[in-house]
This record gives sequence, C-alpha cells and structure tokens, in this order.
Amino acid sequence: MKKSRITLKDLAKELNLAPSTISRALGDHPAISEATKTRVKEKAEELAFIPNSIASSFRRKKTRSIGVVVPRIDVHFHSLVISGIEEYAYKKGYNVTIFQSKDSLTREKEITKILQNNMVEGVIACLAIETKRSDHFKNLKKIGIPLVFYDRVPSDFESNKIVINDFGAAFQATEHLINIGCKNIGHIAGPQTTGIFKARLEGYKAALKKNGLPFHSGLIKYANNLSYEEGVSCAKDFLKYKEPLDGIFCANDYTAISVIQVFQKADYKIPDDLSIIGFSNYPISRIIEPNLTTINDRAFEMGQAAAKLIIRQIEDEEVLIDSETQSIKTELIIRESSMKKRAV
Amino acid sequence: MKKSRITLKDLAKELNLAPSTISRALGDHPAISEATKTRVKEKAEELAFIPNSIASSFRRKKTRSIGVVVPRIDVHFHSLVISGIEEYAYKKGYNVTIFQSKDSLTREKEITKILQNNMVEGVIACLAIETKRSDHFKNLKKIGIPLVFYDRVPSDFESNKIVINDFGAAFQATEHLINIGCKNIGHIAGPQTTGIFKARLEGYKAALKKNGLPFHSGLIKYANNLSYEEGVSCAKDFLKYKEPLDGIFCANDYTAISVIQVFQKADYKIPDDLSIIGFSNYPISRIIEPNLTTINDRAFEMGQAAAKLIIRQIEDEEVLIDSETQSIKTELIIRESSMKKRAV
DNA sequence: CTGAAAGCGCTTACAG
DNA sequence: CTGAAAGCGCTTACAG
Repeated sequence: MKKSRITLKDLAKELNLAPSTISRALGDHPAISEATKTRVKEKAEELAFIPNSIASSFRRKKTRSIGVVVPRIDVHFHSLVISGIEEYAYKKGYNVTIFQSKDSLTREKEITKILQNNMVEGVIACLAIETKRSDHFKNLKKIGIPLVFYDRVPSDFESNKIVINDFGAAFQATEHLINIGCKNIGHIAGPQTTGIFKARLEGYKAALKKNGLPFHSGLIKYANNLSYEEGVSCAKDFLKYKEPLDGIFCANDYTAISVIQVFQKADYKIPDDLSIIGFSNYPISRIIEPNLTTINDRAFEMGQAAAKLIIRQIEDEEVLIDSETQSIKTELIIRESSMKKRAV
Repeated sequence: MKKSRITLKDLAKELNLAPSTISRALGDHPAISEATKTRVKEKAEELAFIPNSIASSFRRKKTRSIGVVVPRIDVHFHSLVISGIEEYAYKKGYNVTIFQSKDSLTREKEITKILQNNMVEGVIACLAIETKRSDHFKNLKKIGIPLVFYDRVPSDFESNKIVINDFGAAFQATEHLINIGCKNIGHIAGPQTTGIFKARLEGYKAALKKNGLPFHSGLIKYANNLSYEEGVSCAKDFLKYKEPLDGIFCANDYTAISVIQVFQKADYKIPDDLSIIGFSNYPISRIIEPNLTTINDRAFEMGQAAAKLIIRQIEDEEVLIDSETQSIKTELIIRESSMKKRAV
C-alpha cells in the first residue's frame, strides 16, 4: 500500500547538494544563499517532496502535539473547550490528540500512561468524576510534560489551572434573583464531591446571607449527574415545599429546563410566579420558552486559554512560574425566565 | 525542563544484555526465554523505563495515529462521531488527532497538506460545506494514506464512505406522517448543494408521490444553515401557505423545534393540528414539549464504523477492495409531536 | 555559504 | 536463545 516517498537525501542527490544544505534551505536558514533556497524549493515542489515529520520530531525531540483528556467529547461543554484548544493550537502549528476518560479513573490512568511515551509535549485535562487523587498526573509532571487542567481540577497538588469563578457566578445569579424581588429561592446543586458544584452552592448561600434572606436545607436539592430527569424529580420535590418558591438557581441548564417545564405544568407562570436561572448557556437555553437566564461559562475561551498556557509552557526555556491559575470571566445572560420585576 | 529519560540502551547496560534483546523481551518476542523476559520487565519497571514511541514510530513507519477532519467539533453530530471514533480507536491502540475545517475550503486544504507529513496512518473526514471538488484529498490517497469519509462525502471521486440512507429515512418519516393521516405535508430542506439534504428532499417527494399526495413547490422551504432562526422564518412562511398544513418534515431538529414553537404561538395544537418530524435525534428533541419525533442518525455508530474501516485499511497488507460504502441503519423515533392519529 | 559526520532511540534481518 | 550491525530521515555542531 505505502509507496516509498522522496527524502531529503533524494533531493540532495538530484541537486548535487548535501542533505544538510537541503534541510537548511527548506527551513530558511539565514546562512543559505537565496539562489540555493530558490533552487531547492523549486525542486522540492517539482518532486512533491514532503518532509517526514516523524523523523524531524524524533530528531528534535519535539512533536508539536498536545494531548487532551476529557471525560466525554460529546458533552457540549467539552466539545466547546476542545474547539477552543484546536483553534489556538492550529494557529500555532500544534496538533491536538484527544482521549476520553469516560469519567473512569481506570481509563484515565491508562491514558496518562500512554501520554508518557513522548508523543505529546503537553497535556490539557479535565479530571474524571471518579478521580479523587491525581498521582497518575503527577507522573507526567515528573517526566517534564507540562500540564494544564480546566474545569474539574485537582485539589491534591499544585498545577496550572483554567477555571471560572463558580462561587462568584453563583453569587451573581442568586443576587439577580433577589434583586428582581425573589424571597424564597431554591437551588439544584451538583455532586458536592466536585469543587465547582460545591462553589456554586456556596455562592448561592453567600448571596442569601448577604441579603438577609433565610436559608433552609429544604431549599437545596442534590442531583448527582444534573441530568434532565434528575431535574424533573428535584423540581417535583420543590413543588411540595412548605411555602411556594419564587426563584430557583440551578447548577446547570438541563435541570433549569426541567424546573421550567414541571412548574409550568403545575400552572406556575414563568417568570411571574417563579424566576429560574441555569448555568452554562447551552444552546437549548435560548430556544426553550421562556428563554433561560443563565451563566455564560465561556467554554470556548477556556479552551483557548488552556492551549495558550500549555504552549507557553512548552516553548519557554526558562519557566520561572511553578504553577498558574487563570480565572475566566463569566457573564450573567438575562433572558425571559428572570425578566419580570415583581412587586415587593 | 525536559529531563533526559532512560533508554533501551541504558536498560541493556544495566542488565548486561544487548539492546536488541531488551527490545524483543519487552515486545514478548517468542525467541526470548521467559527468564530473560522477567528480568528485563522487572528492571524496566524499576527504572520506570518508558519506550520512546516516536523513535519506534519512526523506525517502524507506523504511528498508530489517525487524523480526523471535521467541520466543527462543537456541532453535536460531529462530537458524537468523534466520540465513536475515539472509542473504537482507543480499544485498538490508535490515537485520534483532530482538525476543524470550520467549513472553509482553504483551511481544509491546509489540513490535508499537514496530514501528508507521515503523522497519521489514515484519515477520516467530513467535507467542509464550501468543498465542491476534493482534489486535496486525492493527494492523500495518492501517497498511500487510507481515507474514509462520513456524512458529507465527495461526489467527484471513488472513496470509502460511511453514510446513512438519507433518502430512505426521509421517505420513512414522511410516510409516517401520511400514515397518521396528514394530507398537506411541508418540508424544510437544507442546502441542495449538499448531497444528504438533496436526498432528504427526494425522499420526502417520493413518499408523497407513492401515496398519491399532491406536491406543490410552496410546500418546500429552504434553509441554508438549518439554524433555529432560519427555522422560525420558514415556519412563519408556512403559516401563510394557502391552505393549512397538517404535517411538516424538517431536515434537522433545530428547524423542527422552530416549527413547534411558531405554530404553537399561532394557536395550533401539536400534534393534533400539525404533526412535526425532525432529523438527528439531538438531546433537545426529547426535552422540548411536545417531544419531537425524529430520525436517529446514529452518529456515534457512524464514528465507530469509520474507525473500524480505516483501521482495517491501515492494517490489511493486501487490500483487495478499492473502495467501500457502508450505510448505517437509521431509526424513526416516534414521540409526541406525531403521536395522534387523526380522523381520515 | 556549504559539507561531512554523528546521532536521535528504536527495530529487525542476519548470524551464530 | 542472544548479539552485532545497519539504518529509519532528519538536524545540528563543527569545520572550512
């Protein structure tokens, strides 16, 4: 199947030059005369010479390739992050190789093992849900492969991180509900073993406290996967709460949509009777009726920032910074589900 | 930054064996004694030896890596396909490197150029919308890199393809509308320069014809991107059609959801007054109310099939098949938006 | 401005 | 069952 391809040496023979000269001419080395460069490049074009980048990578010990480990590619948030990574990496001449942990610790360990084999110059990762301790990533760091985490980041060792201010975003969302007049505000929370969901819950609580609103544990429902179905069941629980809620802040968009639908069926007017806010700005949030107020978590920008940081780490000879955390600015997108001011 | 790593040679010296023996022991070569294998493997473990896979790739001329070119990673359909590719490739020990054409022909050409440099052993691609002629992919084929297309496949040369039967799926969807009693059935069509959307339109027409329903050009609206917004505008046009429609088959889910919403606002009961079918089974289709009847296009399975086919092509020494087209079975998922039988 | 030479870390055909 | 040797296709320090 494979045809044998033209090499530098072939080109050299053809032109009566040394392979080293060809290599330098093609690489626009300043010491080579313009005349030679032109000759070489024309011949290369003519013979359809394509440099063997594997040989080059091997020789230089640089693959210009970065590895990305995500829980699942088909989760919209991650596909946006990957898109941002690819976008920036492509501009800088880097390849992006993707692995899915499927949220399995075992698989994540396998992947980090594979990634040690010199294939990639840097790794960007979001931890699997199952992952509590991240020693397997420490191994990568130990052999000198730069590492950047995003979203779910390790808490058990210092590393580069791209995050958003989950606490602040949740605080802002909750305070927005308070500002439009909500008094009984519920929260659908994600698994509290994951830092980001813990922070969202804390932000919610802090906003209540700051504004002198009472807090009852019954105002919080926990959803392990924050799935649409779990959202439905949380919303039904909220319906049974001792006094009617007038605001609900949800840790993601899917559960927020469940709340809209369940309360609409119970003859609540949204946003008049109940205001709802989600998190992530999924495409569905601007399609559902009423449109959903939500937090833009800027997944694409997170990906770009991660790529930028990892490439800087790869290319900087002297890295003086041991680790770096970048917090990406979020944005509260106010839509119909929290529009109306209510009488106070 | 980079620490210098242990090599085969280091291991060899340590154990007083030849590098070739180490290489074979680690690779479980049958000629090596069990005793030696054990010694070598233990030492390798002890010194945390990791084979340099770039050196190995270079030597063997095999990278165990496949390139994937998609229009956009963050389009759910493609992220599902990629997920399927990664899933199968991972099991087989292949890496997946991703490129986004952003639906730009120029960028797609750049990418195919990059892919010629020996980095990948095979390429899976979905053509950019802009791409009409695919000579740039022919170059890959010419230098012996196996190629598999999915979804948007080239019409100007023979190649391996993973597709669905768009004609048949559209036919089935339309006939389902007819079977539940619809008489005036509209269609929101995608750009007719793309084969799959043409086939969906043809399938729609064929079903009308077979069942003796009249066809008027006013029953078809064209949407270039099949975006939600375009869907809204098509739906508004349908509202003005000379007689009321009782069924609409849409070339994707987003436009179908627009139709649901626009007609609901015009006081249509769905599905009683109007039945609606989408295409692709996006997550939103089971969340929107009423739930959307749609075609499961099995994107994940397409990805798996593409990966399987490309790996077979890479590994088979003697390829007797010049090109192969696999058609993945689709499924009509009947939900609320087309549930009700109507009086005939 | 150009060339000869060494070598990156593996693998494999050949020899014993 | 093990080893010596050659070589994959580049790049680069050194020499002239």
